[in-house]
Amino acid sequence: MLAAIYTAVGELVGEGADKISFPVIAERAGVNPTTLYRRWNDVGALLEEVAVAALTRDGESVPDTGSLEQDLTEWANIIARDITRPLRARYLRAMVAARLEIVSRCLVTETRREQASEVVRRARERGETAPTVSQILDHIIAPLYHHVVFALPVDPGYARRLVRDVLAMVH
Amino acid sequence: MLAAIYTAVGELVGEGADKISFPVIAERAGVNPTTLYRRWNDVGALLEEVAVAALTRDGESVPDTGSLEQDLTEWANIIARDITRPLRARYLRAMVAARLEIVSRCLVTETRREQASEVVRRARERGETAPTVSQILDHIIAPLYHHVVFALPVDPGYARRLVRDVLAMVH
DNA sequence: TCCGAAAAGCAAAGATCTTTGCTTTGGCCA
DNA sequence: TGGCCAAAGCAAAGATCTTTGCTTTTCGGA
Repeated sequence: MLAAIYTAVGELVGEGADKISFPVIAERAGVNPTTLYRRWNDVGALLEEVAVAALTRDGESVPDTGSLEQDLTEWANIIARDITRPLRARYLRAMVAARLEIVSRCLVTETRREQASEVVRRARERGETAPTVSQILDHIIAPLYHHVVFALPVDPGYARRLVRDVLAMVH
Repeated sequence: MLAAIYTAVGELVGEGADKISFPVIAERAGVNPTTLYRRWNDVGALLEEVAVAALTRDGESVPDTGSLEQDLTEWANIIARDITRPLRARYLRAMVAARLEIVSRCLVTETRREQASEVVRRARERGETAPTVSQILDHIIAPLYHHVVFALPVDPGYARRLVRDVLAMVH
């Protein structure tokens, strides 16, 4: 039931469908439109719910190469490859489009924060000087997401450049 | 005619209207819905057009205080204050929501790039070591826009912190 | 097993959107 | 002035969405 709905939304977003409405989703999911109208206030709410579910699936493991620079670079590249995929990019845009007011929690950011903490923690244990978690979020994660959301091109060297900039801050 | 339409869209976006459709815009603007259907493919296209017009109105002058750090800080604060206004934030989100594929040009970014160039140019003329324009875009502008688009809180010290981080890169 | 509440389906009515052909208006230039 | 053309208006038909009351199903707990 719920799974069918999520799948339907995922397919529609993936196809870049121009009109994603409750009736359309319901038909694809094989459920009654009324069900959707009753459970979600509007399509945006459902969209965000599915987007968050898709974007926070933590199948990603944080690299552990023994070097902070390499960990960050690989991690940033994994993220870049992930969120530049058309489906993910559309999810991100659909998600922010549904934002109406300042949010107190952002699951995506929280996930990244935990991952960054892990990288930093390991680096410090090795005795490396590392940037703060906030610096990583502001200067690696934020620019990456910014580029994706604004549909600006993200070339392969971009993530590496961001990492080098951040490391330059603490040297 | 066009002005009335733009104004209507601006008002609706400003009010956070939940449903912004051609008929609704037309009524507010005092024009016939058919006119809108004929001129724009969909509401998103019109929305983006108005958003870009609103977001690139260059009424902003770039600070010239004689110090790079101060120029950057004031400039970043001006931007932060500007784009965190609810209307502007909604415009930004509406704009990115309308993005369907990688764009070759982004007026907002181009405007910021020019402003950053101006600040950097003046700093270098004074003999100060300055970050690159790209560094400023990636590490000051991008995080600010990222926060606004994702509806994350932007506190007053945030812009200042970003500036300090960027300056730390080149010292 | 039976009951009851919550969730899902159904159907119909009403609202809203979207398209279309045709008419009207408003400049622009010969 | 008159005619032309693009743009805007109008109205009607059809599609799509949204709401609502009611029925049916589902799924525990008694």
